[in-house]
Amino acid sequence: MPNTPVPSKHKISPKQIGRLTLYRRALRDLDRRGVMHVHSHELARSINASSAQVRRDLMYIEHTGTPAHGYDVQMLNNSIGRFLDMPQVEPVVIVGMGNLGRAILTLFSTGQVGLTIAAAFDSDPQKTGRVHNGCRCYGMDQLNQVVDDHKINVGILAVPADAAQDAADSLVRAGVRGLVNFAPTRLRPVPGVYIEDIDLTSTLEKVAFFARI
Amino acid sequence: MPNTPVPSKHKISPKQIGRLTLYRRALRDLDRRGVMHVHSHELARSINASSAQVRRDLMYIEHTGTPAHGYDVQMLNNSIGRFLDMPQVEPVVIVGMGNLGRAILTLFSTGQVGLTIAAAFDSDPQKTGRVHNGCRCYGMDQLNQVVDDHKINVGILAVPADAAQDAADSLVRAGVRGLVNFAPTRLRPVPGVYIEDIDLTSTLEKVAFFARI
DNA sequence: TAGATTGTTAATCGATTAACAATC
DNA sequence: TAGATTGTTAATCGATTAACAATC
Repeated sequence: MPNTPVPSKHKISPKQIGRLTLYRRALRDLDRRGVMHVHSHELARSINASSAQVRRDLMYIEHTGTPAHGYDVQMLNNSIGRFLDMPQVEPVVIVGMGNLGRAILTLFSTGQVGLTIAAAFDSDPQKTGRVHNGCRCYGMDQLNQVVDDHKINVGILAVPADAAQDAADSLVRAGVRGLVNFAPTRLRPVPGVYIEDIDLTSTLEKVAFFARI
Repeated sequence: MPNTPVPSKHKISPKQIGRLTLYRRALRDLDRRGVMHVHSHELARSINASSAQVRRDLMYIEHTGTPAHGYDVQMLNNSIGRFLDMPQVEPVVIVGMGNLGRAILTLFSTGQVGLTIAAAFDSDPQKTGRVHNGCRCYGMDQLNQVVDDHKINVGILAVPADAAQDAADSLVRAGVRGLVNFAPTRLRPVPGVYIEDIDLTSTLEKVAFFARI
């Protein structure tokens, strides 16, 4: 195909990474159904994107298809995996064993997520020591130890809003470099730590607004 | 202040609405602490935005401050409320009473969310008929009736991925105009229906990626 | 006043889409 | 070949930030 002037290593955006995870999900589904090849516009439709965007995203991870058959489903799945994943399954920790924390644990135990929860933490002594869904719940004083032992990069915060910043600070101090925050509060940004907020309250209010106009 | 040439009614973006919900949260906190006035840069810092953006957002909802005191906390809170909220508390429904659905119900029952869950639905007859956190669980066959009776605009999907599209279709057919989808699948877009995906799997994979680079 | 802040536009930045030669 | 698809850039679109007169 046409000329390739400069490799152009732009910084990749969270949106683009998000799309890659969605492509992969669609690819797994196609693979399960025995489909061998897929075109950019089919992948695009499955995640509500444009075909040009799919081609651009795949170009970025340097996966190529052919004008004849489009993309090989299994090969593309592997390409995305090589780009996104750690060589091994990545262990994460969760802080907060309330209703939400336990619900998230259940999602993991059903195997829908490509990561595994190595340990849970809670400040409530009533909750520590027990095992939920095969996951032991520790006290916050054991955080450093566990994060170190399991080489944890990612922490999930499922604590109340007023406890979120402290919990986040503890995780970052222990060495965690990425956070998923379910508490309805914005965490102080820390250089080198990637934070993603899942804010149910805000999202619902947003949806309610657009449902009305 | 300077001239005002055209009112310029751009279409408002989801991001902007999202920020308004966050400003409001910060304002409530300031009000609780007895703070009367706030400057754009303080509001900005509390939600990790820029002060110019705050001023722009507030300009958009036609709330004005003064160079002397910035913005009046209570008045701004009211302005945002007038812009975002229905006159009454808005009732929503939730479909899926698994672990996640029940966890979400609990969040509402603790009063953190400015909306109220009018009813829950599940296709499993084991779950219907019961009351969880003060919320009755109906069978899917009662969806139309309940949505009609309570004039429901918004539905929350907390069902497995393979049931999400059907549940969404049912909600839309019943008259719902906004959806919050927790299932790890992208729903087919429907004109006039606003859909927001809360995709834990995708988010976690994204965070894991950025935690590593 | 001097210094800080607001309302508002222009400039900038980044992401998406349109377009098209190369390819099968 | 003719028609469809890919890889790739240019054009477009939209959102954010910089800048500054007006104001207190």
